[in-house]
Amino acid sequence: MTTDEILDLLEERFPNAECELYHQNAFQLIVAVVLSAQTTDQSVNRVTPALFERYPDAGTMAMADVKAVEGYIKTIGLYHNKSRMIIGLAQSLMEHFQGEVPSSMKDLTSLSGVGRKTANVVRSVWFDIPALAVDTHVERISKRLGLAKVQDSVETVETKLKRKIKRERWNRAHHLFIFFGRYMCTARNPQCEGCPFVSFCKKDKLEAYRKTKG
DNA sequence: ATCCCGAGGG
DNA sequence: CCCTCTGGAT
Repeated sequence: MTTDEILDLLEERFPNAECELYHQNAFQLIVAVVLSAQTTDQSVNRVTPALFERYPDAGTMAMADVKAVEGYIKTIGLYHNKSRMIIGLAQSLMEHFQGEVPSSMKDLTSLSGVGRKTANVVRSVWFDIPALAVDTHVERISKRLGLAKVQDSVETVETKLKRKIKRERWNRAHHLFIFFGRYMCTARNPQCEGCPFVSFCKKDKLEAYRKTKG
């Protein structure tokens, strides 16, 4: 099956696949993505409305107290690091970018708490720049579908996906893989009945590899 | 017990 | 490469 055929099938099943993180501007999006590390979007969306009401932009967040921010995000895990990260993020936005979220990969990854994955999400979702953010879902789906090898690093997965998927489909592919991974091809109990990819799925191979600790 | 749209540091 | 940070859902 070609990658275009895979994407067409996913498009049929998940026509509404899109960013599910609550946000009303670029600053709120980048903060929400930073907060989403090792946490479900649902958990993030439970805390961000109150957080963004108190700190709606980089200017207010830059002056926030670490403990006060922790109080808003306590329930999403990694809260101490995340609190310091998003305040530092707001401070460097004020210091180097006039409070605006930049769009280049180099500028984005220079920000506190913003790695390659977060930068790719912001470029794709907010700036509509072709990007392929490889998170836990995209990595798992890519390996189960055989688009990457089980031992590949996330960087290698990104490189292979960009080579196999045409550029104009990168942004859709990202969200289609995430929705497929979140609602059907889940990590623990995937719904394999009715899945159009079972005939070539590498799920068992991936699990066997993970048990040998990769 | 394992996973969730990771990043930073060693 | 490795480890740590962390609570909630399943």
